[in-house]
Amino acid sequence: MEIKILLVEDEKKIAEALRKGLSEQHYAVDVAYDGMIGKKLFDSNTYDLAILDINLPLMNGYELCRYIRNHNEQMLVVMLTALNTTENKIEGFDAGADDYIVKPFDFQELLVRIRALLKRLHYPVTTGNVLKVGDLVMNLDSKEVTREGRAIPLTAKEFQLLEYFIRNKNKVVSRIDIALNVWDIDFDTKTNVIDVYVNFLRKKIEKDFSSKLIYTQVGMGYVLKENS
Amino acid sequence: MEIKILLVEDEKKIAEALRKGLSEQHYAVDVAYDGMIGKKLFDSNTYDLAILDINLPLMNGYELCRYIRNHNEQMLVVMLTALNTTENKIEGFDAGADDYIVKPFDFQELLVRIRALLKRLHYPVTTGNVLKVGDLVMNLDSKEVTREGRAIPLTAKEFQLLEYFIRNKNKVVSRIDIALNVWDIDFDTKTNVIDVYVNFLRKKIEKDFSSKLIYTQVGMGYVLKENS
DNA sequence: GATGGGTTTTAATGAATTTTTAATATGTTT
DNA sequence: AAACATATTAAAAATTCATTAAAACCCATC
Repeated sequence: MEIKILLVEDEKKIAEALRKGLSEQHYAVDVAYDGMIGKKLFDSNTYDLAILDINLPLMNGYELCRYIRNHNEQMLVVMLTALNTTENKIEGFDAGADDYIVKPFDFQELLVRIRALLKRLHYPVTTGNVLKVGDLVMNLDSKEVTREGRAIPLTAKEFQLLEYFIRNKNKVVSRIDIALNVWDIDFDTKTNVIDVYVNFLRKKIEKDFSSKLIYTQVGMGYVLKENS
Repeated sequence: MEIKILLVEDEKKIAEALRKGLSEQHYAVDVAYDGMIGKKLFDSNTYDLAILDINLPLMNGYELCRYIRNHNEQMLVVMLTALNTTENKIEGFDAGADDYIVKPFDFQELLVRIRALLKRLHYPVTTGNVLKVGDLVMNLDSKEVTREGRAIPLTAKEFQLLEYFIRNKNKVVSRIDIALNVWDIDFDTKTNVIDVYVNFLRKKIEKDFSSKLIYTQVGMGYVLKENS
């Protein structure tokens, strides 16, 4: 996947040096020499990241940054400027910038900062504690479960049971284990809740998917595992 | 819960100043004075972000950063150091850091850089003393709440409850969590104040607006989030 | 110290959802 | 095939939730 960068810088020498350096890193770079052209390019293309000088003709970097941010929350913005006061930096971040680099800077530093930002952009935004088994993802904070990226709504008990299975993946858990840990009851042979709930879970997390997850070990219990 | 920060800094004066400043911004801060304690705290807690000095006793900041990154790719890491060469910065980013700030630095700059990073993880954005979730804006100083720019008057308890929801955006909070953190009571099953107040809030912040904010997870609690 | 307006809490209702039971069907082991 | 274990289904029971109204509380003002 090609990463597209919009570079807006009016000092042609710097612009050209950056364009060359970034191209060598296999980024696809479009260059604008003033803010209005930068805005036009932004309007008519899809970029992953923008590098903006602040002192630009026609439309300054702060304004352009704000414009970009208002139209695209995802896109990364790096401010690149000689203005080195805390006020300037705060104004830059307030305008929605993701990083602020002061000239003169080392090109290598720009590169690693860009990489650090892109890394975050490509990580899916799963805040918090997640448990994973293959393509099954359980978010313990939002209580959301997905498989192959598709959301699977679970009730409280279903969620608890699946969590117990995941935490004991590849281990056969008996009905007594499950009763004790998920239902907080001494196993009472008269009930078959556990069987029923395993059935509920299977319908939700296996039925419309290609592979099995919960296997029955007759006489022993159940085990959740990835393959065969 | 709130946003949790792990601060590892051996110069006690700096550490204390940072801890104080960050706490005032409603971040929950744990402080370690050497790398090994930092590692132990990381192992036994869940943090959203780490601020690491590089020259640390027992285990330096690069090593700790690498350790954190190997065990948690989500967590944000900010390096904070007097080492101001490009080589140092590159080493920091290579170790998995998300930002690298050179001492002496302005505390305000650290704050805006932290905010810029948290924004990417879809945490509620705090600009100064303002919390934002989508078009909902809560000013902690003036105690004013607006949605789509329209003012929404809230009572003290309603405000506290909404603040708790916003600080726990995308996280399902149980009634026990809410009781403990907003009402300061051990949850007493006989009361349904929380349900009533959720109802109050919904009437004020959702009724006349296009999208829902507070969702019920039956048997688990409530969650405030932007979409579906 | 009483009064009154707003805030907070309790209590009660019905509706919605989840959990459990129970009965029947299917499968497994000896 | 018999005996036992598990799967499936539907309906009953239990729980949880939304909503409303009224009671209790708080606090500023008279």
